[in-house]
Amino acid sequence: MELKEDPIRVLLADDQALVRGALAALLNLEPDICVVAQAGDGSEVAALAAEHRVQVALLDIQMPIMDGLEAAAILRQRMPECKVLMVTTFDRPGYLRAAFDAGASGFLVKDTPSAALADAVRQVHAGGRVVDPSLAAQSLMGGSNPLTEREREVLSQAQSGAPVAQIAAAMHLSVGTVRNHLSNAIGKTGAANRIEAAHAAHEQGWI
Amino acid sequence: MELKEDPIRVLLADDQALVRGALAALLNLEPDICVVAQAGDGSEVAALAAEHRVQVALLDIQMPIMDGLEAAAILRQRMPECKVLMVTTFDRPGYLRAAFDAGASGFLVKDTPSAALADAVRQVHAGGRVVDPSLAAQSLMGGSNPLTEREREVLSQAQSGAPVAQIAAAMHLSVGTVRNHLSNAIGKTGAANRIEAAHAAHEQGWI
DNA sequence: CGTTGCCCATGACAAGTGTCATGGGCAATT
DNA sequence: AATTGCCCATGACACTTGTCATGGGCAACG
Repeated sequence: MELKEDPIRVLLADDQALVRGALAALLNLEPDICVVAQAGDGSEVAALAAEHRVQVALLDIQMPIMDGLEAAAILRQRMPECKVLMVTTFDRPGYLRAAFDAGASGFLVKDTPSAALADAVRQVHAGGRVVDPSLAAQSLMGGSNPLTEREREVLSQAQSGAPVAQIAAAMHLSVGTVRNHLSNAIGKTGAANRIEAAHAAHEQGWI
Repeated sequence: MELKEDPIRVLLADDQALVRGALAALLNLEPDICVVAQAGDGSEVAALAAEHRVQVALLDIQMPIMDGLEAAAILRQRMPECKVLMVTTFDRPGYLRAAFDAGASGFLVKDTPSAALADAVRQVHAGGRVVDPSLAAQSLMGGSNPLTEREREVLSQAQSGAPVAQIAAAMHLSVGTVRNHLSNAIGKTGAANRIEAAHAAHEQGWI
């Protein structure tokens, strides 16, 4: 079925060492796939990928210092021949668009069956695209991010409970302006509060 | 090194199918460990454990319908000889106490090296206790949950952005009482807002 | 060039929020 | 029997928050 070729050279990036190691074990069971490098943060992937001549990079989105989206963008810029397969815990519609904007070839959520992972790697390596079907539909429905940049900034500050005065100081704005941005964001998300709005934006992957 | 015994019979419970499968692959690499059952939710574990005569149950805390803590309590009640090893993404100090209160014999966070997992299973099976050392120290320092039950209820409602009036209606209380509980919780957590308080409580595993 | 959209800002008003003092009911502890 | 701690409640006060009307500056698009 397969030509007798060298195994696909894969890099794994996930901040949780346990699942990173487990995914490596899972993929190494496949004879045509070989995990040649692992990273615990996005800032390491570009260098590791170059060093080990990686063909497919499997990146988690949530990582502490540099997230998977940023890492993907840098990686694609330096090694356009290296494919990226994004893996994430949360099925936020906004993430899908962001992933492909960053140059990813595939997108999986972590509750897809484990048997599908190896196939996804093969498809991506062969030049194909892999998208979680349920998420794809959801993403097309939802439309794209309606929030302006300022509204996003203000919301993400409000998320952690900062009062308006503090946000205004941090952004070098007047308190009135901050409240206007917040009010706009609340309206666009259909929420009643800043905090409901922040949650809604977070769930959509807008923030 | 090991006596020639039957392999340890392990059950895996995690809501994310991908990491569940990956952990299974990792553990099945060990000759003396055998994953005999998997569950995607806590409500399934007790029945599965009984059916497959499981010796060690590896439970994630975060699961949709019934969480790992509840599942552990039920499991320990019905099969006292079955050990529980808790695995979680977040290192909230409060979780550790809750896990042992539920009858767990071990507690691991998901960013421990994957090589340590098999050893933890063996130790727990042998009747020992396994605790993430960094978390243990953190837990002893933090002390235990200072929030009363009502304060926790009120906080968890406030977390999602509900206004006081709505919380009061949901709990059949007067708005003044809700604000008192909130004010107390804010004081105890050293926060400035209800939302900061909710975050703090959440990070401590108090909520 | 005019329009449109986003940014920034101000001021004012209604509603929601955090704090405090005060007090009654109840269960567990001393 | 008295104390302590949690629950519940009320009312009042200062402060924060959400909304609205209004207006200027600026860049992009027709």
